[in-house]
Amino acid sequence: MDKYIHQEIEAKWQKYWAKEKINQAPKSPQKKKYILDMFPYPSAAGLHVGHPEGYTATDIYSRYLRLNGYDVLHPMGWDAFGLPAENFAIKQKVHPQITTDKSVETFRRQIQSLGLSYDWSREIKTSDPAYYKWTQWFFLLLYKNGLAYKKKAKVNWCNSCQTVLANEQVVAGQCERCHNEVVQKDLEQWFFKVTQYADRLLNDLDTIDWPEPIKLMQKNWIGRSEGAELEFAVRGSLSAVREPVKIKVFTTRPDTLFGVTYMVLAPEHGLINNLKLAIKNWEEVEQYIKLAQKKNEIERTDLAKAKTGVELKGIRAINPATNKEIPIFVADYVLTGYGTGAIMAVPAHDERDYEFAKKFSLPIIEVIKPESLMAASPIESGMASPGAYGHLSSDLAYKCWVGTGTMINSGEFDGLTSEEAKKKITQKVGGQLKTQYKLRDWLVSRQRYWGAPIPMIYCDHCAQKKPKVLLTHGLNAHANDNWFPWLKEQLENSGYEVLIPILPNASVPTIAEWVAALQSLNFKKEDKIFIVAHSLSAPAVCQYIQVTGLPIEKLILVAPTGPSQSEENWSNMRTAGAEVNSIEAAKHFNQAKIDLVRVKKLAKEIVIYLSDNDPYIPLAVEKDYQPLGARVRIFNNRGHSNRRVGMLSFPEILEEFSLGSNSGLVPVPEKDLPVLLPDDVDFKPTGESPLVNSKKFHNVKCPVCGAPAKRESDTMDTFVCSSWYYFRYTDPENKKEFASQKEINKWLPVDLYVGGAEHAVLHLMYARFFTKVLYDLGYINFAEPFLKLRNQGMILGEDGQKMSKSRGNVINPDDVVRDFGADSMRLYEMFMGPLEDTKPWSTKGINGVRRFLDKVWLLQEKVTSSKVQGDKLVHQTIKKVTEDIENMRYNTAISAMMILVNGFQEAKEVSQENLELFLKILAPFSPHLAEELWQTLGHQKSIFCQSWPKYDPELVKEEEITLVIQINGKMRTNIQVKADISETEAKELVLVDTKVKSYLTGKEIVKVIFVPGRLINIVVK
RNA sequence: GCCCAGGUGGUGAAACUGGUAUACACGAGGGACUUAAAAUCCCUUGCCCUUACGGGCGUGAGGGUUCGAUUCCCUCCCUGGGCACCA
Repeated sequence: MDKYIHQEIEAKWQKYWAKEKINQAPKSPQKKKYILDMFPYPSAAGLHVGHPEGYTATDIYSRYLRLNGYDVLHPMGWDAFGLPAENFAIKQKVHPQITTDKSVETFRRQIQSLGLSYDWSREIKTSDPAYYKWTQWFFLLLYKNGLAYKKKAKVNWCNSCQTVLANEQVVAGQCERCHNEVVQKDLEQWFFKVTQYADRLLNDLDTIDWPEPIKLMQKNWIGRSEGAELEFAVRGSLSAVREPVKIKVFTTRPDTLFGVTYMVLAPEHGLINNLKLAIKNWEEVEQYIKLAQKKNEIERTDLAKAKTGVELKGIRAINPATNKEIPIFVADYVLTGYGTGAIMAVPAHDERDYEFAKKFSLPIIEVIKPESLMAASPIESGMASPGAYGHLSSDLAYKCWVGTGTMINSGEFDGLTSEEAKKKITQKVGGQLKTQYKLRDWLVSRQRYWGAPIPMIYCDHCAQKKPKVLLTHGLNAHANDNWFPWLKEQLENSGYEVLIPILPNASVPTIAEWVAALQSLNFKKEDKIFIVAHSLSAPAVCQYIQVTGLPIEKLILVAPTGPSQSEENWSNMRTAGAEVNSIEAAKHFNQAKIDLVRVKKLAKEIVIYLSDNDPYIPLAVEKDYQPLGARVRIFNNRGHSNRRVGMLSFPEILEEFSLGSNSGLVPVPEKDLPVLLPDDVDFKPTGESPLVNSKKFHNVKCPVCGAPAKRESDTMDTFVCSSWYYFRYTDPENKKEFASQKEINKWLPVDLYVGGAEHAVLHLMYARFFTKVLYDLGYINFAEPFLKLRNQGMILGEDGQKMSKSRGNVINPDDVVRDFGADSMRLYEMFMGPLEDTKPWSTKGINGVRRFLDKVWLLQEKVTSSKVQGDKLVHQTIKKVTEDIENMRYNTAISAMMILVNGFQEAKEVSQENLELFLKILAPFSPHLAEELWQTLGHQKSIFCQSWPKYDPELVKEEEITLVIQINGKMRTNIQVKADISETEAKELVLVDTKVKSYLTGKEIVKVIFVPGRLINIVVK
């Protein structure tokens, strides 16, 4: 027999598996499973021993599933964009693509040397243009659906490095590289609207099988809190201000309103500047604000520092519950980014307010007393004594207390529970119940080279052209009174110029008059024109377009009149109060001759909105407008309304307009994707993205008007690339879509996802966000990407410290594979302990599992064709290993196999049958050795073409058990008995046992407790 | 400060649903083989008392519930992780 030379065996089978393509996912899966690892960032340092831990865990599971007849998709790829490669490029003047590709080669070689069963035909790399084309496509998808927007934002800026820093790169207010002070700078940045999904990202956590701590972290990150929005009137010499001034606050404790003794505005609060003339100590206030803004985030949020602030003298707020005047402060402990940037301060029941009130000697009024008197004891809870309730500003013994209880000092609400009072007090002061989230929108701009370019273009020429929107009303001009003003406001906020003409003789119009009136608006050919034509104005607008030949950007006909209107429709109008001559006029509109084919040519896009319950316009009018080839959308309650029940908003119509349209932002047309990273780039940091330096990249022609324009020079956060990669694996070569619906439906969602807990919020939240967006837009039919998630723990160095070059405790997987073999490495990492635990590496430990594999190797000498004893243990082990794999408790599965092998070793012979059963359960863990021995036993076909063994339930049962005998709960002795022994039989046996007798002499038996199959406990006195 | 996870031999760890605490492995000690070493194999190995038989104590600390607690409850200590003036 040859020696166990792992190098030869492992190379041999890796080659064989690759050649036979046994790991490729089938084209048409019947029973599918998608088993996924978090793809690695291929760093120059090469694979870390932590990587194989998760990879082996999923590999064992994948191989186990395949042996059980599942079709498994188990892919691997590279999260290749990122900062380290770029920083290296700056230092060494080597292009990041070169270093990245080199790292990928190393990673791939190292991963392949571990015998992991990946389907390499589906390998992907995020820095590949064929991949990032679709990352850019996703950006455009979000942009077109109003989920990507640009706005000014504060970023961390290092003046010495001339660049933006990620939050992680700011250490104690300093740049981690040069240790210069980091300042906040306002820059135009792109954001994704994650906040729009806050509630669903929170609620859907209940539907997925993830570790509870991870779910909790996401919950805290989203930070939902229920409360109310309340308004406080401001009083003072407000002659300079026209309208009554109010301060809006968000509070989770409206029940404490009677305890509000002052208010605080954040230094950035807009009201402060507006009230400049009314504030008597303006200089002092201004100085404070300037000081606060000079502080960086770290200083501002340093909890150790004392509270600071300045009162706004000359103005006071009115507590809406008590109608008493209270002072207003500006203080930097109130944040501008959360809630309304202003708070009502309740020093009696909020620790921060309490601290502030103490410092500024403000009154403290207690309004809630704890439910139970026990808790109110001052010693127990630090509470004031019950007798001290009331105005406590002078009571130094009072300690702030946060919690719910019974209302006091709150007028008519006294005696209610604080929970009841929340709603009632909010109602009384006219507040609104509201939900707030801590979650912020995702800032995706990076002023960096090595990332996917953001596919947007800035065109000055387009920016100067404000698109015009013409809103035309129908009969009697109702729309002008109800939903048009709302639409006008919305569109103007988005940069449109909006016109709402009043058309002549609105109650008895003629189409000729209306067309003439529209012509008098003097639109020009070069105008970018949008038209929303409601009801009766639809034919007039069509005729107007036909006659003038104006090109139209978008034509939206809302509930247009048409010849299909029936007598019933007209009589409905009459019932609603329309005059007979008005109806006659309307009928004439339907007889007008319009060349709809010409209108179709002139308008780039045409949409018809109908409602299925419109009393005047039947759905059938759609066919009256058929030549327009319009897109039709059907609603409920969106067609007509009468004077009494006005339709005041029409949110759906906003989807027809893109936001921020006057900024000159032009998305790169899809056909022009990918926007490639340029090669002619100097990486020297200048404060702008290196892409600005590339003339050929930066300067482009506007795809809309052809004028000279500039490309967006920022790239995307790498988390954008990793938010959708699990889709790409299903269809990695697709040139037309990010992945076809057919392939996505074959495999997704992911059944098991394994990776480090460091991605608990960012990656996992963003991936969920992308999936939900795709779901809403109809691309996919599931809303959660990863059904089951498990985290692998960290592997520390042998010294129990985090592995790092500087500590010199790094274990290189290449060395381990060379010295002990991939099978040993895999087995050891699984044997170390539970997958999710943090545990130190031990070279002695890997020696142990190698010894085990050596023993397994030697078993071939003991094989005999005759039946031998030991079947029982084999079947018990199959049961144990099967259950443990299902639960990913690989450490105990391996220990069970060790026990079995120890048993084999003690026996003189091992039957071929039993050895084969064992090899099958060993195979997922140590595939090379199992495969080699399987061949040695005379098999032609791979062990992975076999099926997972079933244990014999009869053989697993024990006939005899050890019955533990306890006296007063202490284990004293035990006896061997048949497994199904009854209580009476057991008692008889136990009470005659000499040892038991010795414990019973002179004692009285109080009772006997019998646990079938386990123990008997005699309680004596 | 708040929220999680965890604390079991010299070490990594095991223990089903409240039922023999320390499986499996490492390390250590002793022995066999060997001229010798390595490798391999066998025995011992939680701590304390005892030559032994046997007994006592033991799952971070203290208390509680229970016939019985590593497991459930309360208080506290320590380690790791997350959040951090979020009203």
